[in-house]
Amino acid sequence: MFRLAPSCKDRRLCKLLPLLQAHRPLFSAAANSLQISPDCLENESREIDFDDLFQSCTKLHHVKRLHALLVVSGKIKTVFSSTKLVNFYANLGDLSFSRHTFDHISYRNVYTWNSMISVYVRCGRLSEAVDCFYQFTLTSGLRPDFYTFPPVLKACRNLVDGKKIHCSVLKLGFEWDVFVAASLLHMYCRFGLANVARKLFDDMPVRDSGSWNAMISGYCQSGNAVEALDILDEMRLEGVSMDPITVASILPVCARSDNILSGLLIHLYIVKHGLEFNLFVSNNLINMYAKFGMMRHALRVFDQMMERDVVSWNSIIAAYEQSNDPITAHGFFTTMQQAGIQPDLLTLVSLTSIVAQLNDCRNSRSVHGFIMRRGWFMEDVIIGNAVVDMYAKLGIINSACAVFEGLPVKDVISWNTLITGYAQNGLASEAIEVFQMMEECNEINPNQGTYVSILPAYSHVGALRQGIKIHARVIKNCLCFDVFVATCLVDMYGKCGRIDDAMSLFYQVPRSSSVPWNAIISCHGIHGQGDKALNFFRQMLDEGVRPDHITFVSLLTACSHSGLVSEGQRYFHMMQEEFGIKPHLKHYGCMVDLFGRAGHLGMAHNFIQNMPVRPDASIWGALLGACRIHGNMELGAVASDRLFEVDSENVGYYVLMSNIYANVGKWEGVDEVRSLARDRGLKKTPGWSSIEVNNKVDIFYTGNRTHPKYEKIYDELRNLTAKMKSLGYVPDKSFVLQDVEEDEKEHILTSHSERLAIAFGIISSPPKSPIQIFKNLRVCGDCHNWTKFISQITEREIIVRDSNRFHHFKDGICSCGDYW
DNA sequence: TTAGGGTTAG
Repeated sequence: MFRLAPSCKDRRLCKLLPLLQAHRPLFSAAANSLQISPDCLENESREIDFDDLFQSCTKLHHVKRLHALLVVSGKIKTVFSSTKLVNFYANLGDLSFSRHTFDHISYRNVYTWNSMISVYVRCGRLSEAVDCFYQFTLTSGLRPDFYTFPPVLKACRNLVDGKKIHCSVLKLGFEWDVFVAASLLHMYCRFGLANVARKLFDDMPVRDSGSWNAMISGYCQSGNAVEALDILDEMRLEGVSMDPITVASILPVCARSDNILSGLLIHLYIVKHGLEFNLFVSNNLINMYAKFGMMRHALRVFDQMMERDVVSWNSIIAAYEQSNDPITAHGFFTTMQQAGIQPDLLTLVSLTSIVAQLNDCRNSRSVHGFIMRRGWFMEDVIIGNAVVDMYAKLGIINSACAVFEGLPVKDVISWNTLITGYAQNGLASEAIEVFQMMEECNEINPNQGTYVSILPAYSHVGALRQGIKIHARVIKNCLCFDVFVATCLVDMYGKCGRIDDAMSLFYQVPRSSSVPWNAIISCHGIHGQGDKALNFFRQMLDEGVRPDHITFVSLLTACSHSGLVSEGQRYFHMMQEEFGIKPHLKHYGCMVDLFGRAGHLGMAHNFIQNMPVRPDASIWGALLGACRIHGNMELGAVASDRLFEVDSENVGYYVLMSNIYANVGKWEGVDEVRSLARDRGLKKTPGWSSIEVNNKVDIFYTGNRTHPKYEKIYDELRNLTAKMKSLGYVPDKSFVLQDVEEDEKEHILTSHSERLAIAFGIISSPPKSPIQIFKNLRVCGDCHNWTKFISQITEREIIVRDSNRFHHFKDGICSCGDYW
């Protein structure tokens, strides 16, 4: 039931009373709910203004009631009133009732058809609009007029339709109507035929500002920023001044092409000509300043607006969300609601990202529910993708996958988002599986984003051959010079041990941003080539590239892996003092690792205690790792106590601490930690190593005896061990962390998974060819030493990548100088 | 009575 508070509405509705009286039996319920008092009945005049009546209805069910009354009273017979209803229903959001009304109009004229077409366009149902146009021309026997073409040209989604409709325009002689011509220009620009549009434009006998605007926005929408700015200059040279629509078309071009100067000049023009009070203009200014990162300017425009719509709010929310200020963004969202503005689909797209940035798992469910209740998943794939991304970023990967599976339409971005989600949650094999599914479904063409999402997954598992295949596809698709794809390739070659390939690719890509530099620095860092990493950093500064926070993570990691303690400290200060970068937890973690690895455990602990932010698990984990390397049981216990509180589910920390105890023979400590892990339902991650031979990846678990060639592998191992003992190899049994007899200890060392993989590589590949293996955990000290001997005996280069770094063995030496 | 050219996004 609804109330009609304003008296003018009462008066208008009272005009309906004769009808209500006539059909009281049928419409008494309606009359009651209209709350019309009996007094009104007496004073009713007979004139009824349908237009005013419908205008007074702000709710769909008001219109439906009036419609029913009019039908029954026989007043709705004219085409005019019926067509009006087609528009009213659409404006009130009931497209299906609009179509239903249209279908029941027995006699339709051009106005009826035009209305139905433009209704479809207004509701974004573009293919239906074009279909309706064809139905109109083929079945109605009527001729379209010049009102018909602008909406249908706007609705064309391919050039074939566009050209057909252009033929109709020519046949009927409407090509120089300024409205029709503007639509044609825009259509041709959108489909990349700017030359056709330009020819039409030059031939036009009369042009208005709309014609220029159509060319400018057409260029913008096809991504031709330079042409758009050129034609703007031409327009101004001809003395045509910019109107609000010109400005609203050109500001996004400045934003996208990062043309700050033009943007500022246009803002001056806007102020000078009093255009800043136009809603579209202000909204565009907010968006442009946000893209330039000029948040104070964006905020000033927003604050000075006389009226704001949902786009204004979305723009300011997205501006803060994208400048990584989710708290302010969320504040604007709250204020928007207080101002009574209903959020739309795009507000929720920003909100998903805000929730992810705030790491707010609880609210992620509410946001998801809100979107579901409005049925927005059916409306646009973008919102589904945003929700998948939100869950993936929160680490709730199962929910991300469930939402992905339920999406009514999946585009390439949906797939990319899920692949990235798995890869960033450390689930590289799942990411690869999703990529394979995408390839098998044969409906989606991978794009730049796909390569950027799958390459890190290949890097993670060391799948060099798969990575090379992607490289070939990247070349075929001309994406070699895309800085993000190229950087992923540099990273992939680096992480798969092909540092030379990484280098040669690095020199081919554009290097004006920090992104490729970060990759090449990190690549040398994990290979223990700290000096080279530092050289790249200096070269980067010489070339005028500004480092960012990731550069310093790569640089500090490089220092820590190469024992460059004082250099690391210097860069940590340089980052803050010269580049004004506030250290993140990641940087603090690198510093703890830097001190810890070098054996300065006290300094590392002291550093943690003086940190201005609360240390998380990664910080204590770095300290515990260092305690394991240097056998410091006391400090290890301090670190592990903290870890078992803050990240009690991570089994790796229990294993590290029990290893520290085992290493000094403190077996009761080992038992204590193990039972703690067992009580919490945690299981030790089994160690495994993989090797790619003849395009096939073989995986070996420690002590594995199920491989078809296991007998030959163990024969080879015995053979090799005998040879290396004669060269001076003595097994270091302190790396056996079980409390077993001495004889058993040597056997345990021999069956470590990396040795099985290396032995398999030796018997399966030509003599002296290089071997590369990947291990999921860290390589132990005895295996490290053992592999040095193997590289000498077999004259092979052996590359071992473990969960921490690379070990390059050649001629009995490791390139890391045994510092790891 | 119906029409062009304009903004936000994963």
